[in-house]
Amino acid sequence: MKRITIEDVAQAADVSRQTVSRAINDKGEISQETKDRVMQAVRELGYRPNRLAQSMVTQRTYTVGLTIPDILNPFFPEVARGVQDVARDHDYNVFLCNTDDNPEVEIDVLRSLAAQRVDGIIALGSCIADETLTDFADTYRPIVITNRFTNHPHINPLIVDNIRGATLAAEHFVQQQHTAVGMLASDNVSFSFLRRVQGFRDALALHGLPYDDSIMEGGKPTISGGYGAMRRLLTRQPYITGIFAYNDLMALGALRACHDMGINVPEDISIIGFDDIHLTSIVTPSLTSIHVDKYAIGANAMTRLLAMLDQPDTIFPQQEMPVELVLRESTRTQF
Amino acid sequence: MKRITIEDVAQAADVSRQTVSRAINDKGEISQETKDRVMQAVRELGYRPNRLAQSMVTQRTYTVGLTIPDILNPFFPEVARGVQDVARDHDYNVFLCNTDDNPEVEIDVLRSLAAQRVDGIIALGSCIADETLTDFADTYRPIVITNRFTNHPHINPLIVDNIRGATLAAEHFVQQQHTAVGMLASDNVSFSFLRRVQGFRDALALHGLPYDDSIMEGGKPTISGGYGAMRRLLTRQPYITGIFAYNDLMALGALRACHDMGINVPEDISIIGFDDIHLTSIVTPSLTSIHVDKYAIGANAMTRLLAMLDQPDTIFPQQEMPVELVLRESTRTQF
DNA sequence: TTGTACGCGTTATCAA
DNA sequence: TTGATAACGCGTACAA
Repeated sequence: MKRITIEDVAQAADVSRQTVSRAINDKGEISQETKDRVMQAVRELGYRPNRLAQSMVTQRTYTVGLTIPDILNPFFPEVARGVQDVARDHDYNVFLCNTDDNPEVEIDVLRSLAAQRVDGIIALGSCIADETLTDFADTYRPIVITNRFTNHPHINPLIVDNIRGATLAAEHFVQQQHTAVGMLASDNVSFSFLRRVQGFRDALALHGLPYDDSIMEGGKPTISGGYGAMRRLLTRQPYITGIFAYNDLMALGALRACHDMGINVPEDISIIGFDDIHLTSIVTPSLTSIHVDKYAIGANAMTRLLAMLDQPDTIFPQQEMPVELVLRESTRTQF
Repeated sequence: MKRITIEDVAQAADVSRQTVSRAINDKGEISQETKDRVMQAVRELGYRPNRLAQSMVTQRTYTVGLTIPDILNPFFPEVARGVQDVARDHDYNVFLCNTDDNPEVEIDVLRSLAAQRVDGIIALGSCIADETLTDFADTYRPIVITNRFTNHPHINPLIVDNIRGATLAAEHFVQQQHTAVGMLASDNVSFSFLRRVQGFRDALALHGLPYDDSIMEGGKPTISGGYGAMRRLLTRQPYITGIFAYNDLMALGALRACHDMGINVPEDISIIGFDDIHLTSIVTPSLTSIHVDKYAIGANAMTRLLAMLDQPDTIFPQQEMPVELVLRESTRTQF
């Protein structure tokens, strides 16, 4: 049960600790013969270096922190998987933490990760105040953050083109000659949210459609939140024929609300979601959505983080992720 | 950018490092006055102890490893969330790793976690050989493992009542007077799988229904795997009126296969899944399933792991998780 | 009540 | 090519 240390290997191979270290990390000169002998002992004892001790001296832990609002939101596992795969390829381990969209929890988690001396942090959907963030970044090394602008030298933003996504949705409605459309808005006023609203409204305005507050209805960015918001909106605005939801979960709630209210989708109402999570193609009718490559978000974020670690003095440009409208059964297409 | 250490605090408060340590961990005698002065300095400098250094001496890292087959399978986020919440309550951080049901990846990941000196490991759906597992456990401390029996002193099993779940499914079919039913089997021969098959077949046999290999059809335990398996099974056995799927994902695939083949669910065929993931109540028709409290699995596993850490010499009994049949729209109920 | 000295397991530096 | 020694940052006996 006692852990075997480099010292044990050294004794077994009858060399010094230092020589063992050289053999394992194959750096520095060392004779092939002694190296073989050492590696032999390593195998026999099943020795693996203690990462903690390594980290103490190298100041590298080979760990990163990934903060997400909630692992139960199916959007985030897809991103996380991208992070994890790239991490594993580079022998990194990932701490996964939920923030529940709560700024206090988030900063708490971030500080905990810092105390753990993770080499870097990927913060998805961060909701802490700008100042809190930059203060934290001042004392910490590389951070990749999504959908937030900053020019802090330690922070690299990765931006999904939310405005374009929302514009695509609006333009689809225009093209399909809808004249009254609405949006299901999130109660959590995130940066993504603001830009999705902005893009949608601007595009509607451009094409002469109503875009005031009366076409918006808020709710939690979940299925049940979307369900409630949809019912309220349709009560207020019964003539609406197109719905753009803040995200797919709300769109799914809207779908179910229509089902329960005897409204046919897409015959009576067309629905467009956002994110294109895996679920969209499973439900009936399948959901038209703004596609985002979630795996790539994660993979790119982690790749960039590693680059920042390798080149601490380089300032990297922010990354942009494209979006795409994917038409499915929840939108009618006649024109 | 330089990290502040306990030494910096000591200088700022004009005491020894030792006194700072005492102040933070508030143990040992220390005058209130100096303690206040130290804590003041701690706050001003924003000092947080280096977990790595702490761990070196205390031999506790306040980290655990959680291995799962795939975070993209919606079953696992629900469990993970339970683990993470309990972990956070105890100031623990969680490494989340995918194994892809690959024994080589899994043992690799386990060893990596061990090198990282995690205090314990929770292995969900482990697929490594018994001997590999016990060999690993010999050199490692507490492990909580699901759906696998062992009496290794370091390993505590947490068992979902798979046999009972499968029995409930079979008995439902019997009670609803189905006379020909089938099962969608997983290609991954996991321990859970074996018991679900066994429970289902035994119950069918008991009630005089056919239960030979011809009623089984294999596929990957995913939506598309279930889709393909369902089509093959129905081609072979067109008179089947009840389907028990290895898990909800396969059941969802079966649902879609029926949809595409013009078969009505539940009028023509009843479908029962397993796990009762969140998705089951979202799809149309909603899916009857064997409910398992996934969050509780995670929370219990983590709670048990902490108990094992606190009482290293105690041998804990294995935990059992009950199951329950939840009827929804995918099964007809006439009797 | 406070400070000194040692050790945790490893890598880096320098001398042999 | 190898080995002794000093860090890394902290907790803990023990001494003052």
